[in-house]
Amino acid sequence: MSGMSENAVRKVRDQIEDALVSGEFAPNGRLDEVQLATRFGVSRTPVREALMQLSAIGMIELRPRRGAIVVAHGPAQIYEMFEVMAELEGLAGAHAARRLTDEDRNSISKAHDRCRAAAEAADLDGYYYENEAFHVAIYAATHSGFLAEQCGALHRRLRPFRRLQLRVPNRLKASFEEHDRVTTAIFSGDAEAAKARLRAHVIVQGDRFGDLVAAYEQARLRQAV
Amino acid sequence: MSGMSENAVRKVRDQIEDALVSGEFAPNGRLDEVQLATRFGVSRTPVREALMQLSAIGMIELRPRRGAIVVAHGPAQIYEMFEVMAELEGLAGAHAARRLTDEDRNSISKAHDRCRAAAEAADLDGYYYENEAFHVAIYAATHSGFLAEQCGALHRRLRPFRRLQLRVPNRLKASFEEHDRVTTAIFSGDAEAAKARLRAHVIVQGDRFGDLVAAYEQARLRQAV
DNA sequence: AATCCTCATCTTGTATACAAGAAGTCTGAT
DNA sequence: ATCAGACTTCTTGTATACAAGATGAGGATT
Repeated sequence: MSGMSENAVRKVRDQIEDALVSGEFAPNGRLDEVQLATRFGVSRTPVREALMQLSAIGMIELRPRRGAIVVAHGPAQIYEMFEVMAELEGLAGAHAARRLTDEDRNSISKAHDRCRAAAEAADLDGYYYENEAFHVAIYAATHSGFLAEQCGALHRRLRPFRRLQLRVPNRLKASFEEHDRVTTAIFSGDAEAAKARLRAHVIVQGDRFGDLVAAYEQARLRQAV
Repeated sequence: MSGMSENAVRKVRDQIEDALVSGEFAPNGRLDEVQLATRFGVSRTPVREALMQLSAIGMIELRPRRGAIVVAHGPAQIYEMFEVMAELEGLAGAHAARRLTDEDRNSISKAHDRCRAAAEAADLDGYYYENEAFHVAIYAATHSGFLAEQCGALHRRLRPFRRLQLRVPNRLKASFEEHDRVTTAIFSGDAEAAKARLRAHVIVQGDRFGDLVAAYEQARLRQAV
């Protein structure tokens, strides 16, 4: 059965990614090609392609002749990732504030409203999703295709950890309030303020860092069973 | 002939990359898999893997069922890329200034000296190479594996354009003088200065932008023949 | 004559076969 | 009994075979 529907490799990649995010594939664990192939009902070829894509994203490590292993991110690595993300998001915010069009304002505003609804309903999964849309709307407002692309890639890479962050008590409400300040800054055209607000929103500092590490460890322990 | 030496795909990838950088494969041109396979004396499999890696880096576009085409970067796209690079390099410089160890200082200093030698000898290719080493030394000095990785990836992606930049008259000497200011700032532990110097060094603004666009167009025209 | 449909060919996407390196195991020697 | 070396097996890396979508040409119809 060849050329089944359109892209088997994408499907395999997404499924592996989900398994990684959900923690089914534990850090430092080996990923066997034939095992994955039989599991997803495809041959080794698309599996290998998917693994290479995941390796390019940095979710797994591909050692030559040694196979693929799930990379283990310690607290320091997680902090580093959010630090870089904060820098890029800050740049995106500054650009968005300067280059905002009516459409941009509209889409950001809509996404912000949906975040508000999810936050008030204490809908964790809903907020997780709408939060992504909010940030993507800001990326689009930069009118820099490359910056938007880079931000999107990093955003995606940090997805599993962001999901953890939201589990911290009261983080959801605090996140929305930060969104509000970000939106205000961007809409007022204040590039410097937008940059600062977004950096502060994204970076994981002080208490938030400890909270995230704790949530991460807890998730790992839960998985270890 | 299978499993020849160690990694055929890497060799193929580098060769395709070289052909892209040198302009042999013109923008918007199609890359035929079997053609590349016969040219490099391998099968289609490693060629496909190499193409996917290049697609992940952004050097080519892989349209489903339509093959690979060389992406065409306009002046605006090039500017956007250097803008993002400048932001990340600035962050790297700030970290390097704060976290510099004796080894870091040594490796940066050594790389800087080699840049000086190449600049004084007006050795374009030599400077091109040593310049990379200089920047990589700074990435290492950040002691942030993720930031270093991101900077390295972007640096690599911008390689072809940086090569063009150096062709601009006097750019080599100016570049070295900027390196000198960057080095001073980092060695003095002044994070803010290091960030500013590196941003200024990397970003392509004003005259330099025009120069780069001109060099780029010239290279494209030369290739069109 | 122009346009649309069909068919042939070309190219990509997937599967399978094959070869070589790596890791673990078993045996023999000290 | 322990350690070292060779062998076996397992897994990755590469090649080739096969299938399906896409493109282009040619013919038929309006």
